[in-house]
Amino acid sequence: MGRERRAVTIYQVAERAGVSIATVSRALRGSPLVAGPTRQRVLRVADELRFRPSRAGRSLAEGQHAANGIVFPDLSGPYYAEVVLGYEEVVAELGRSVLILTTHGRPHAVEKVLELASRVDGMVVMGRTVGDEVVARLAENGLPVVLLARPPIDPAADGAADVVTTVNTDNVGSARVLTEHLLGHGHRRLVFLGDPDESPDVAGRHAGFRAALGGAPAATAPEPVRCAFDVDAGYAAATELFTRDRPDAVMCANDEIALGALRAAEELGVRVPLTGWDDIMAARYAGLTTVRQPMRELGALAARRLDDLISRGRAQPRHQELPTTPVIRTSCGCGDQTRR
Amino acid sequence: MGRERRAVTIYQVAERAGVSIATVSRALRGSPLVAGPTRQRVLRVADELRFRPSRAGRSLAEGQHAANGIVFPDLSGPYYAEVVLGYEEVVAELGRSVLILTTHGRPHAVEKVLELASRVDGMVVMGRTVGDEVVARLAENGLPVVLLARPPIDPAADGAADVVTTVNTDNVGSARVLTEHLLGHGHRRLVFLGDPDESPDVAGRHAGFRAALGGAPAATAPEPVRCAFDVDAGYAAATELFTRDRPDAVMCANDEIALGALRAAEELGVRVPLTGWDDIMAARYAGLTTVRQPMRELGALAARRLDDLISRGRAQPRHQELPTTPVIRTSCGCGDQTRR
DNA sequence: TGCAGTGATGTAAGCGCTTCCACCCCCGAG
DNA sequence: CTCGGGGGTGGAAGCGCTTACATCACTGCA
Repeated sequence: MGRERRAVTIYQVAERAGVSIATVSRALRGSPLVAGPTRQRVLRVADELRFRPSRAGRSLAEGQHAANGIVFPDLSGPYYAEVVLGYEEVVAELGRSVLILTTHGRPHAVEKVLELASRVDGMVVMGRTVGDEVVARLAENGLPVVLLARPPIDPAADGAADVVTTVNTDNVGSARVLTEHLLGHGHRRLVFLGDPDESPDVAGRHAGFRAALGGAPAATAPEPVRCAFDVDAGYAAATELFTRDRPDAVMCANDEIALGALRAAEELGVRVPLTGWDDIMAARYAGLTTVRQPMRELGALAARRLDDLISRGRAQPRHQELPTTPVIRTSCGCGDQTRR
Repeated sequence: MGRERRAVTIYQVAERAGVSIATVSRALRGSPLVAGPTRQRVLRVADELRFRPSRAGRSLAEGQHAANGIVFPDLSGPYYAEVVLGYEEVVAELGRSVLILTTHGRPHAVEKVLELASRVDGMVVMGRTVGDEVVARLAENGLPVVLLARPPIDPAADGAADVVTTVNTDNVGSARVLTEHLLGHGHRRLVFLGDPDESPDVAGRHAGFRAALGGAPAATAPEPVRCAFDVDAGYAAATELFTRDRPDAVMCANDEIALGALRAAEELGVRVPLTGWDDIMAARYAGLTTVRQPMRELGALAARRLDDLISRGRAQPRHQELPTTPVIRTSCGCGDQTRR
């Protein structure tokens, strides 16, 4: 049987249709310089032969890939998944393919990002993945880059100015609002649970937290208690914290940490008001007060800005910040009436 | 300043190093046919020039992409995200890139899948995305395909036999176990909430459900109540169901549906034992009895089988089924002692 | 001293496509 | 009746790489 079936090329279509490959190419891409009957014939033959143009050939000839990349640290937890989803949707709509790269904190990330760069016309780079020097290098080579959930890179960097753009959510402002909410409950000794050095997002949240505390007279905030992003890390850090100290309230860097802290408090039999961030699905069931971010929109927006960069050479708003909305449930100390 | 920076090619490296492009190519890919000093020089120059080989050129010359694709219906909810994560990890480890394609139930999915096919050396196609005829067409062209969470295609299909493989979890068996658990509680009138026609996974779960009921004398199962996969759909369907009828217990096609049904029961003030599927994070907080699937492993396994297909021409086990584990919490009617 | 063998390098032929440019034919205007 | 012009088509030159094959300079052995 027909094993060893070689892919059909434009040459075979041309031959069978009795025209040159130039004409086939033109007919296929809808050029107006092809006579009606010729076009018909070529199209019919291409269909009969199930011809599909080679992507590599096309990319090489055109000098572009019709593909975009996205680099993120992880996909567990809904945050990144939603962002990627929003991104993919828009990019696909624009007729381009999507390449993904997860760094997992892998050490070889830089090499992989560079490799990715050679396959795409532009890419989105999220926080907690690779350093600014890598981004700068991409920009130097003229590759359009959108930074997502991370601050702009040094604009002094060579030609980076018009080739890298940022999209973020308002971490600082929301953290301030949330902190003020906590202060409004009368809490004064607040601790921040999460590592501001781990990600730009967390850094922003911590900054807003401190800013709000700065405006409150008697409020105090010890050093942040650093911990990783998962439930277990939150549980461990909170257990340690609560046995050593008893803050009035705890602001957690994200929902997973908060969920872990909630469990720690429950097991220790103490009641500590706390808040999360992201509004993951489990947050509702745990009654977690948190902050909802427009994750999907974030991804979609990044895709749009990247498209600006790729096809128009520059992006509309160079830096964009999306608003977030606090979701008040019960974990912050609000009565059960707000639950659900 | 240096705008209009053309990408540096192998020719420039060759020229600057005083050798031919063949030698540069060899040096770069570590061929043993290059003298030590020459190699050093080429490598140094390539580094100075920040040379990165053009992927399109390489792909065209080598006749392969060093990239794999994956097609899935969605990314919201942890299920697909975890699968993709496991997949990406393994594929990246194998030194290949990952292209993703979400169908969203888009009508143009077929065209997009074909387009994807022209960019990869093989791909994973999940359930609920495109029909078997599309898979068959890919197989006909000799493209390695791994079917994930969907049954094998008709093996009679031309040359598909050695080029498509499947990876699944044991839906039927687990559904039977779970159903027997429900029967063990004394429940007799059971209804299945979810649409067996919507996805092969659900079909399997429903089949196991019916099989278990078939072995129980007095048990009855009305027609399944069909509904989509999200919380709201589950809520709506369950509300309708519970006001019209009062089954002894409900088996939901996945956790989201179960979560919606749980809310419906709560709001109606009725107590209906029910179960979910997937063990998403929120399930723990809702006390949902469910089934845990090794999602990440599923993705990883698919990646391995695909690699078998691509580099060895055939996959180890042609069809593979991963075990799942029931997670008994309280929603099924078990006492609170198992809660956590 | 000569020659086969070997290692290092260069030459050039693709890979499959797009597109510039040349070409040809046919039409209408002078 | 001739000739300029334009639409339709083919020829061919790349795009940047890999690799089979040719080439060349040595080495070591007869």
